[in-house]
Amino acid sequence: MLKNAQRATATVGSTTHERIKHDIIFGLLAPGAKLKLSALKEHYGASVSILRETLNSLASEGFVIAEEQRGFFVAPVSSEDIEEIANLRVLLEGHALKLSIERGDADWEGHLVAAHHKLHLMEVRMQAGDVSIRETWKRRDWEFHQALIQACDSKNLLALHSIIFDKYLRYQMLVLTFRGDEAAIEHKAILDAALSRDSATAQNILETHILAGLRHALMAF
Amino acid sequence: MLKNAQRATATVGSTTHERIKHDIIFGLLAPGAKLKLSALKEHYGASVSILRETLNSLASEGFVIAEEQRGFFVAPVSSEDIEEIANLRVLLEGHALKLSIERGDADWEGHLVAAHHKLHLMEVRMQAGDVSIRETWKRRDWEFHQALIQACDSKNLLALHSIIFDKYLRYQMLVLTFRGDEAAIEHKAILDAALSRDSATAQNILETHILAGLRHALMAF
DNA sequence: GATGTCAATAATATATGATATTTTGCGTAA
DNA sequence: TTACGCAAAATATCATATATTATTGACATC
Repeated sequence: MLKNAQRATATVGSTTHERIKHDIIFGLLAPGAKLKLSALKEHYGASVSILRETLNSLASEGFVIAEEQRGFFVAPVSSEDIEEIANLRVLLEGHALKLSIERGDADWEGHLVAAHHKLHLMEVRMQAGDVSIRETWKRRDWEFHQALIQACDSKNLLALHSIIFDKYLRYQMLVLTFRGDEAAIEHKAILDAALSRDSATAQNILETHILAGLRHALMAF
Repeated sequence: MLKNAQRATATVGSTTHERIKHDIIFGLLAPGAKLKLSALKEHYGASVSILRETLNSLASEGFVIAEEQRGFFVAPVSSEDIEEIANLRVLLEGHALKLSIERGDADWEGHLVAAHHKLHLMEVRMQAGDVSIRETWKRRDWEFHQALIQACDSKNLLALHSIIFDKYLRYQMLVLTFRGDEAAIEHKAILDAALSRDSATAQNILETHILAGLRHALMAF
């Protein structure tokens, strides 16, 4: 029988970390907002110790600003910041994509087409106007882009990319934008280029894809 | 009169964070070592709360590994890891260097030549066999590379680079390597290329510089 | 000898209360 | 309005207490 197959990483600390990070990315905690320990304590049901651990972690990742003696704040947003984030995403994801295309095996291709398929299901529903699945859609988007670069063979690169991607995602959620078919078409084009091992084309479309999202977000700023 | 002009960021938390990070980078805390809270408490004279905050932060930066329910460990080292780090440094620092060269003004040039001069003083002493200033030398090296990319105009890029650079530095300190004149010559060449706004050349030499350091470190592994 | 069980021990995870500082808000005086 | 000063609020830090979890070593079984 199963022992503790996949232990559900259920410490209060990690749970709280994920929840607060999620709430920042999805805008439930407004940019610049003061993160008062007492308020968080009540809302998340964790002790001050845990909250301070969490907030310090998130500060290292850049989702929270820790000002000495003054406490914690949700990281502010700005058009300069999103431009930096978008450009960093182009750099990191583009580089990782190239490596991944060069190194990916059959398993990688399999996961990739699967991820794209699941993403596409959501895109169709979004295009049909069903916004109730927005969060799922974004997760599928995240998973697709993740699948693209999974074979880059650099844990460090994947780790940096993950942080940058989440920051980019936050801006997308803040402006509540949906680029309709465009993004879907770009996703498909990237997939095709990746499968035909055309890393230059894949990189180009990816850059277009990211920068188009940037322009879209900037319009709403 | 001066109020608290530059408040010396003297919270126990930030101090401890810096000290532990330093001790990891400079090898005083061995790779893979268990970081027992009680031992750290005694050594650094901070409470468990502070230490856990610190270790969680450092885990986010990747200098510490936090295993749920099992505690904290100094991040292990491996030849794969240093290769990843070196390649990431090429990517990030190269990109930042290009931007910086395109955007830097007279102030940037000024700080750059100053940083190089101070670095060179240390290089001369190292070449003369005075290893007592190794840590200062490395700090000057850090400051020079920092000065090179300072005008890249992207806080996010500088933040990521800083983490990667420190990880690279850790490997250099672990293998206690000194490449003699070579590195000094490369530094000078990068400086010259930067000042003459030749970003392509500067990037090339930088890549050579970093990868040579990588090879040197790998030999000692 | 290898393996498995189980209690004792050690260490971590979490919460809470206490204290020292610092920041912030606000009312008052210049 | 600006400046000053004090009270309230919040943070930073520590010590301690409890619950969980992990590790270890003795002991039994195969």
